Amino acid sequence: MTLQARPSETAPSALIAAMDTLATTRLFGRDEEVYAQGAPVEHLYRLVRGVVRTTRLTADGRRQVGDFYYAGDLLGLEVGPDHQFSAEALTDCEVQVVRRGAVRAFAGDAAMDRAILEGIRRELERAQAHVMLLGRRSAREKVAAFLKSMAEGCAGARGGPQPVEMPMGRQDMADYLGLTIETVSRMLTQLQDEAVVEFPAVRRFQVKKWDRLEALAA
Amino acid sequence: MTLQARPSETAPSALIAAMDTLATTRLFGRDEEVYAQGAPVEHLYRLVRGVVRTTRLTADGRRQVGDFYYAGDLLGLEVGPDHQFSAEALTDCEVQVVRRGAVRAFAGDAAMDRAILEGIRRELERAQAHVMLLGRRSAREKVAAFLKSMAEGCAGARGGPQPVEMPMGRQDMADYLGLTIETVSRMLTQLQDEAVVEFPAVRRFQVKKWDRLEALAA
DNA sequence: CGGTTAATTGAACGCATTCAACACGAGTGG
DNA sequence: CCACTCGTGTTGAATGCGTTCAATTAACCG
Repeated sequence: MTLQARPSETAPSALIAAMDTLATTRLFGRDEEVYAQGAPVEHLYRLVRGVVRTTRLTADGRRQVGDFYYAGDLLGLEVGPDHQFSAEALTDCEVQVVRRGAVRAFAGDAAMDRAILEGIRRELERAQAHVMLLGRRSAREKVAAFLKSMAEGCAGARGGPQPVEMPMGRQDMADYLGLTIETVSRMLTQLQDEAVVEFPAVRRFQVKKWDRLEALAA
Repeated sequence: MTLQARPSETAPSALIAAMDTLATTRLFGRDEEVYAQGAPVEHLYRLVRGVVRTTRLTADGRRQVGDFYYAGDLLGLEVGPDHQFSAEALTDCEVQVVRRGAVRAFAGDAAMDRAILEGIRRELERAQAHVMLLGRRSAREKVAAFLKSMAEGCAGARGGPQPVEMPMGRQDMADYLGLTIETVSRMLTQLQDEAVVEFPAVRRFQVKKWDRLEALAA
């Protein structure tokens, strides 16, 4: 019953070593902000414990969730001089924080570049998968794909009877998938009625028919 | 009346130099494939002339356009071992092609890493913008945002009376925006009826009310 | 227990899609 | 030059999916 969604995506070891030495560990409570949208990009963050979401607010108040981050993930790897997204703790979090310049001086420019490259690479993978998810899928498929990725991330949930924990609420799911909470809720009950998944609690589920789920998530 | 959408996004100079020396130039006709979805990532491409689109086909035949690339852009900067998207020439194209290993040997690993980093960085920017576009926008807003980005890319179309050329057809627009061609068409005529833009030809337009367009693209 | 927030469910609406017909333009051959 | 065709784009009408608004239920916490 771990909250680790992607099993063992460890950052490059040189960077980890540098961060373990240089970084200060900070704790964030639920819904606390790790960094703000629009703030200058100065630090590098590594999530040690807990779950973080990145969100972006448009001028007219609509919210888009960028992604969810789990223990081991690197945060704050954005491209421009300012953060395009803000990062907020979904659960209580433990985060290593370090100035970019510090780790650069410690680990060397080349190692730093390689580490950043690796991190950005993963960001790109996420973003591209997100585009595919948002582009041409029905609400049903979006929700199914979301559940599938949650279940895949949870180590050993594939065949085992252990349930998958969802750290995020319905609103976060909706804002990630580009849907309303009502639609998300309807699709979840629909999938449950068809016995594809089962929810013993609001934020805990178990995949019952993996093949059906995969077919839906396409 | 250039087809260059992003004005002067030149790749890192070290890489350009390497490619000018090492790359072989290839020509692609309209709708020819530069590389295929699923093919191993072996080469690096630089678009010298023309326009390229990247597309991804899902198992059930739905198509998502990843992005459009213009002269000066780097192509084939994908993350995994295989191409997630295929790249096709939208117009007749001139492309520099080089094996990744060759440029690595020529320019050095560090320079290569930095160049790749810069390229992936831009890919990430595009993908993130694409997510925002697909997530929580109406058809009207999507189309407006698309026209806006086209117009911004076309050098000096801002105030000038010169029209913007659109190299892609309606189907490509639709598959980029996650809409149907009919909806795209309807939104275009709608925007034209409101005199926000004007289409003297199917693939040529002029922005008439820039403030209205920007407000819509939000 | 109440009090509060989050999630579900219902009904009506509206936006985008679907299916179909039509218009337009470019290219070709009579 | 016109007729014909084919591909592409536009327009219309009807359907349906997801939203919106509203009410209800469930979960959480004092």
